[in-house]
Amino acid sequence: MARKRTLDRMAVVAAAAELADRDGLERLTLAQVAERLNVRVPSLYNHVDGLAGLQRDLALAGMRAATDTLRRAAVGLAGDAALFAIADAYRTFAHEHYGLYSAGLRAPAADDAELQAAGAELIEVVIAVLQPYRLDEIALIHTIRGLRSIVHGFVTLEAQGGFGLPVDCDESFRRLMQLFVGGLHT
Amino acid sequence: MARKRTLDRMAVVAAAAELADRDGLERLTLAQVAERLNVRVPSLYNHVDGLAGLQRDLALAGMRAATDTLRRAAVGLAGDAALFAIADAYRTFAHEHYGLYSAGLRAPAADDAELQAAGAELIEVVIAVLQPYRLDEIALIHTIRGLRSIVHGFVTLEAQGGFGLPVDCDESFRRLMQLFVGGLHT
DNA sequence: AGTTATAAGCTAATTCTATTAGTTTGTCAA
DNA sequence: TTGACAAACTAATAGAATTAGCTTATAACT
Repeated sequence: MARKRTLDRMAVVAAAAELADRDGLERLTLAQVAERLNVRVPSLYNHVDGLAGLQRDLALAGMRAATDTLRRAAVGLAGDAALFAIADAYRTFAHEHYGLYSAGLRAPAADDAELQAAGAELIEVVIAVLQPYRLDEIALIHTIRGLRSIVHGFVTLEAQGGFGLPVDCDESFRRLMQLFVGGLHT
Repeated sequence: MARKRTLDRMAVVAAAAELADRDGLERLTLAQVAERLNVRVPSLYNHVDGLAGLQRDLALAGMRAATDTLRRAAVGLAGDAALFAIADAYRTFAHEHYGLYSAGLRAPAADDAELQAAGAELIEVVIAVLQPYRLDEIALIHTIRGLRSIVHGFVTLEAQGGFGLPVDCDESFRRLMQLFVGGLHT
């Protein structure tokens, strides 16, 4: 058996991300990751702190990828257009990387500064997009909570097959966002 | 070793529901359920079809309990008041029975008529409450999707500690629902 | 270049989980 | 009272995570 050094943390996380996106985060096992990397399960522990640690690393990767996606989507746009753009980008990201997306949802541990910072950075993007609406500090928080609820709720229900009827989901999402943005102007 | 007959399906599901509410659905194990019922794990199989079957039964129980809660909340109310009432009731239910609530989320299997019927019944309540708004068939579907997204998104983010800042969550929810209902009138 | 310390990957063993097979025995109905 | 059924059991299997400890490739330092 060859014992060449082939792994590093990034390779492990990348393999796990693929599997989680394909089969769902809850189905992710170290055994699968190891098999995909042609390695024995205990070898993973040299790069990742067990299954829980791997999930945390996935969460970080997910947060950062989502943040990057949102930033790119908002570039060059402002106001309602920017808001619609980041909402669409978020939804698309969740569809294409549902495993990473799911990993990013669990609240970070209180002592996990890195993960908390990544979360804060994502919120920063939203705050920037909401700038033109000139909300006071409290209203801003309520608004962000509302926006997150809408987008997260829609995306997860959609991904779990909650919208069974043959009616266009894109249209549903557009109307919901329209409603939200409309309310923002009053 | 006493071998009295003590179990039935309801007892197993009830014990599982308590554990899932307390520790989270993903932490639920047959071992825990068996221990709580003073029984060996394989005995559970006489009443429940393994872990997957138990989760399905939990989903059914969760759906029915949620439906019941919403019906009670809407009784005697109409229009906006009824809409706010069922939204609040749904949120409260999710807080108090997060395990059951989580179980009810996964889309039912295509051949599981009982579970699908329970889901349809829940939707029926929402449809009834939306009656006064006189939406056409398509608009009704978009509206239900929006409402579910809002409430589900808010509730899950809240339950997972996604709203860290010290700002009143009740107020956030009220504003969001206000925005939704406002949009419904235009 | 040769040597050595480190760490990567391995095997082996433990524990916890779900699941199935097959046995025993309490319970209910004839 | 008895006999069939079903409930609860024991035992065994399989797959997952994790830890301990061994071997050896690799890279750093003479």
